[in-house]
Amino acid sequence: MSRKFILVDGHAHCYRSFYAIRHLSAPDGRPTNAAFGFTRLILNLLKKEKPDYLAVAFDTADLTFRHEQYEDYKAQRQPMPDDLSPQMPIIRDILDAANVPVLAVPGYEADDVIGTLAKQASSKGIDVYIATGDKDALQLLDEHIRIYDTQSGKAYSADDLEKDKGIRPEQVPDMMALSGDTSDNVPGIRGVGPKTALKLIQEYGTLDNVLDHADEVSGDVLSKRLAEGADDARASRRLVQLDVDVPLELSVEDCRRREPDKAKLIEIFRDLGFKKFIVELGDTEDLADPPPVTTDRGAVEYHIVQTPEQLDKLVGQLAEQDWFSFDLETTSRRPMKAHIVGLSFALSEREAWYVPVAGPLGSKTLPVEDVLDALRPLLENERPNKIGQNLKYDAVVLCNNGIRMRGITFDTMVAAYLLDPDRRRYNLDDLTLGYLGYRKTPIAELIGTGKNQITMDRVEVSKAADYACEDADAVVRLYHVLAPQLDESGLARLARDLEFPLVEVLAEMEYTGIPFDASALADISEELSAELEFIAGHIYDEAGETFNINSPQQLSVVLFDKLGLPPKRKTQTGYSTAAGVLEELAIDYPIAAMVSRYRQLQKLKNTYTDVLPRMVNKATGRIHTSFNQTMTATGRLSSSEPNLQNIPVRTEEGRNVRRAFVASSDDRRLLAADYSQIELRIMAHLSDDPALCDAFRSGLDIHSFVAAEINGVGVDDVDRGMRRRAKAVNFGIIYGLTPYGLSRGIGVSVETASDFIDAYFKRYSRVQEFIETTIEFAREHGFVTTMFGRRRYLKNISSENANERRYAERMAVNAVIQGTAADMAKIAMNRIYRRIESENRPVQMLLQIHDELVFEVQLDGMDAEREMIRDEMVGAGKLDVPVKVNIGVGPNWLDAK
DNA sequence: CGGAATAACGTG
DNA sequence: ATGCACGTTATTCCGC
Repeated sequence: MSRKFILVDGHAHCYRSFYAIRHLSAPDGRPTNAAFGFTRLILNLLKKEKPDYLAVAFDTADLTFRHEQYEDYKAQRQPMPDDLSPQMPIIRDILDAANVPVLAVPGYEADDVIGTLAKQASSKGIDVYIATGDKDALQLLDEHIRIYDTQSGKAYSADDLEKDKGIRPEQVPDMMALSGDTSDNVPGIRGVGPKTALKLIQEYGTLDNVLDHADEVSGDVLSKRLAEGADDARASRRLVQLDVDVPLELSVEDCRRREPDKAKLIEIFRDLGFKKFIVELGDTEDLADPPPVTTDRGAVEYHIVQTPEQLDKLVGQLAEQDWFSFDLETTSRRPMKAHIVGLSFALSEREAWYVPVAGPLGSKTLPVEDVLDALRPLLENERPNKIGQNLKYDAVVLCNNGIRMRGITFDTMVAAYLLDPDRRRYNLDDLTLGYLGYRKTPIAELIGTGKNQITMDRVEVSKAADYACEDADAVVRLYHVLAPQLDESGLARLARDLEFPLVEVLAEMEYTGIPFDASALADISEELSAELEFIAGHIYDEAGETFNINSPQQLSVVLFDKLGLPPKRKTQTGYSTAAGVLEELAIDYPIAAMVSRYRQLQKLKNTYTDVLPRMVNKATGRIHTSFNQTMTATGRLSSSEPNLQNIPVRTEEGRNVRRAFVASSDDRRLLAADYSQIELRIMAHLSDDPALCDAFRSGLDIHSFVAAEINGVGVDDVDRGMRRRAKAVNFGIIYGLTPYGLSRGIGVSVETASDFIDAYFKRYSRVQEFIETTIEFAREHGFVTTMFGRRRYLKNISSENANERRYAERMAVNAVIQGTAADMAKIAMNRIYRRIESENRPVQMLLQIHDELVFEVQLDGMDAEREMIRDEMVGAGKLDVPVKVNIGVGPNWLDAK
């Protein structure tokens, strides 16, 4: 049985953790992200790899023998970040408590120490795994020593090096001496990079041999450089050569694994707030105290309404109110399938009523028809106003029961979303806990969980009543807390005029659904199956085996390990097989193109042609998606079950799926209306950039226009490439692009991309000012707002961590533009909905896809509807540039575009 | 067996 | 490290 020794480069991993993990702090405020990441690394290594030996090596602050040789060695190194240095002693303490030996030898670097210990262990037949980010360590590889990648858990051996690069470990310093190492400021030979260096070493074997034969190498320029740089290279060789003879105070045996001092570790972890690790150590009782919440809801008065007299009395009382809170208990969380079990109401805190209409056999309940008829006027009239939690759900259920709810004036879910749209959960239990500090009865207590779960109609009426009343009560209490907060945050108007009215609109759209002709997809599905089988066969032939093409893991093994294709990018678990990678590989390897094609078809079939027909509601013959109003950080809607906001359109084959979305009869049509370049127009408006505004006012194609201006040519002289690049810049600005990102997007060098961005900002300087002003605002206030007052908080906008901070800056700019566009689309929906309603127009709004609205319209009188829709969309926001709306009409969604 | 994490990919 | 915002799919892994 072989023994395993893991050697960790401490500094490399501290830095990696520091930059990879967002800012974390201990209860006392000390930064802890690097300590957290490093601890996780060590715990993972112990748990997953179970090494027999473990040690961590650190650099020391002293200068090393390399600095004596070369004064510029690591000269460009920045001092350790302010938030990182105080974490280093913490990490030492943790390692100490974990009984992991730490090595640091003055005058030597961590890699020298690691090399020395690795070679000692290797000579004793111990398998050594070195966890480091440094390329230098490749020279240490031998039959027992491997480089360990902590991300993937993979070990890299001397054989792998031979296979990858065609060189042996001892040639690594020679190669690096030629190419230099920018990160350590090792000069190498000017003009010789990693590729050339590798080629030379492959051909001549050693550095000395390369330099001796400098005159023979192909290319006069290279020859000359080698001759002139020979001394530099020899000096560099000494810098990159690791010293494996470092005098150490610890022997290999001293690194043998010992049990950690759990008590000490727990104490440190508790100080740092690392609860997760305390749990991992198996001492769960040491967890932090439960949060200071109560299950005490105070003295409440909850009534059950079970007789016609009681119902009459309740209805009379409700009718006198300005508002009441309202909640349905049902049999399903899907409103189109739900049956009503009971209704609850509250007028004030602590008092509520429950009207059961279904329950276990023998329950005393009023007939649902009678109850709904009695309540109908209250629910269908604007007054009294209705407040509730996720009233869209209740409204859809009521639609299914022939009641169209009006007068929704406050929704606690939507209110909480507006106050902090970055949260993901806005369910009543969490809101009650968060805003009221009070823990409601969990629904599981009534209906259970998992396969023992029952529906609400099987819960004893008295229990259901208590639960339902508590819900209605909680809504009132939340309303009293949330409404003032909306006022204080300047969100009240957005809530009242835009979001709350939208609840009814979305409910109506979900209830209406969209007619779907499944037969239009049946043939496509069959064809896809056949072609998939055909392509899979070819892929298996090429691979020499069958495997699961859908598994990126298996695919990666076949492509990169077995067939030896050159990997381009890495993921956390292996080599990336993403579309971009396959596209690059497809030029030289047909199998990559086949996999791409396979993926494309598989996606089409699995996500659309096979699934959508199953989503058709049996009762209505239509697809009823959910439009979620509280899911996105920017204010957009999202769509799910199924998502109708990502139906294919960019490829010919995919587009055909849209043929299945149809009008319900021959005398009706689908009408698709979409805002043209709305985000760019909003950016022009908000920045008030004269050139960009003029561009839109000219009515010309915006991308061509921008291409002409930044290239200094006439619009007629813009070629396809120029337009394509301008388009990428236009979109990139909205996303907060970087030169690197743009260069990847349009396939030019980083320098060229940078030039494009400079040219853009030079021509449209107010756009740059707008971006800067937006970021400054965010830094000052901690949030940004859209034109209509919607907020997004950016907690990292002043982060010390540059990665986090820049990401927050991009989000800030994008949130203003994307959010304003979302506001406009929602305003348009409200306006159109009210006109359809008040003017009884023969139109139904069916879908919203961010900047596009889809309607079903009566063929007769189509032009009037078209005009109305256009007017209301254009009038949704007053911009200093024209707002353009494109409208198409057809028997199905494809033809309507 | 079910939930969580990942990688991939469809849309604006 | 590296252009914004989403939801769904299949796979894989972990814990029950």
